Amino acid sequence: MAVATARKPAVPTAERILDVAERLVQTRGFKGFSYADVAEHLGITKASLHYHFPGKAELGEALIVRYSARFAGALERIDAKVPSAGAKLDAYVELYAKVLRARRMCLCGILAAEFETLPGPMRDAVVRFFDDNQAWLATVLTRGQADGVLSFRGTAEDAAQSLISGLEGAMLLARPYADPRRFESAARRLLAGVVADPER
Amino acid sequence: MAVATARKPAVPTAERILDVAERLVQTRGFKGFSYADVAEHLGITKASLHYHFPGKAELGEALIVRYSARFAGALERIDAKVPSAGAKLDAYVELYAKVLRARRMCLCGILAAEFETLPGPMRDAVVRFFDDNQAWLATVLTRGQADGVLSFRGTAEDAAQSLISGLEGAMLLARPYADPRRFESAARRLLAGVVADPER
DNA sequence: GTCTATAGGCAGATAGAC
DNA sequence: GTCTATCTGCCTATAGAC
Repeated sequence: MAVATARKPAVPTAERILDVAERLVQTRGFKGFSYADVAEHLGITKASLHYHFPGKAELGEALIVRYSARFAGALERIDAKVPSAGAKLDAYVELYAKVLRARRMCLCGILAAEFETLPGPMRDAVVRFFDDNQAWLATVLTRGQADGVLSFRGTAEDAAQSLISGLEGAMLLARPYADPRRFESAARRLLAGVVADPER
Repeated sequence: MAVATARKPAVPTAERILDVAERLVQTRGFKGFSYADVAEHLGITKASLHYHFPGKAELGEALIVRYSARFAGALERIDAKVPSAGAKLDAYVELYAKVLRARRMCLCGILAAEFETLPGPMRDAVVRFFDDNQAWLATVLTRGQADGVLSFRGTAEDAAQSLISGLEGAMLLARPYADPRRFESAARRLLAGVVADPER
């Protein structure tokens, strides 16, 4: 129970570290930020960071785990609130668009580009993120197809993969052009590719 | 005219440096390789590299310029040899597939992920690469549409952007899974999205 | 939990001999 | 053109006081 005089720091240090590191990775990549960067932004020392996360590899893994959990939560909320398959896909795309509007790349998308240089545990966590997304999308696509509101060729898993890679690619290229419309335009086209044609 | 006894080194040192650096960037990213890496692979010293390319920024720019020129040459050859718009698109996708089969990412795709940390001249060169690709694709799409073999909604420029980002995203995600089929499957779906439906 | 201080390594880069 | 030698800076990481 919350007491009136209770005052824990609004956000624990470990979380604040993750917040700053997450932003830096999403904008500059995993090799593009340092403990010194994070420390400076938080007004603490590098040594303190090592207390919360022993090494950069552990910090990186924690970033992906938290990001994936937050994403999974968002997908659950979509499932709970949005009934139709088409609207679920719209909401899914909006998750990406929101990241891009913050001028960030998808965390796991940018880490996919650096995949070769990542520590093993980080690699595994990145792949899990995409597997989870694919599974969720495949379910939505399958139900949408059964309901007749969605239409696509091949397996739902296949179509889900294409959607994810299409969205990640659209984010990747939107940033150099600093133009979110580049993403939105590509996203609309991707969605149009799985929506059942009403003229048929 | 070539003389029988003439023997320049088969490949000039600067080219060999670019060859090694290109492979390293395409697999590990621009921040993922060092002058020491390149020097070791070539059996020369770091200092020698600085003779050919004063700094990493100049080396990086030279990489993109050469890569773009080679790509432009490939597009010219496609234009010269391949008549139909559909086959041109197939040949275009094959350019990407070939890179991926060498277990590399598109040079400018991986640099797009690192865009924020790149020197200005490298950024400009990356954007030019994508602009050139978009222009070529838009021309192919426009002619294909006029000929009735291709069909897509919106502008050709828009569709070209979507194709490029779709292909880049498919490469990006194929590598963590070490599975070229992931790329091929997504590429087929992208092409199917612009091919005129014969049933219409 | 946070600090100061520092270790140890590797990065990009330069000077100057050959 | 290539070398040796060296510089400077930043990186990750640790020891140990408070």
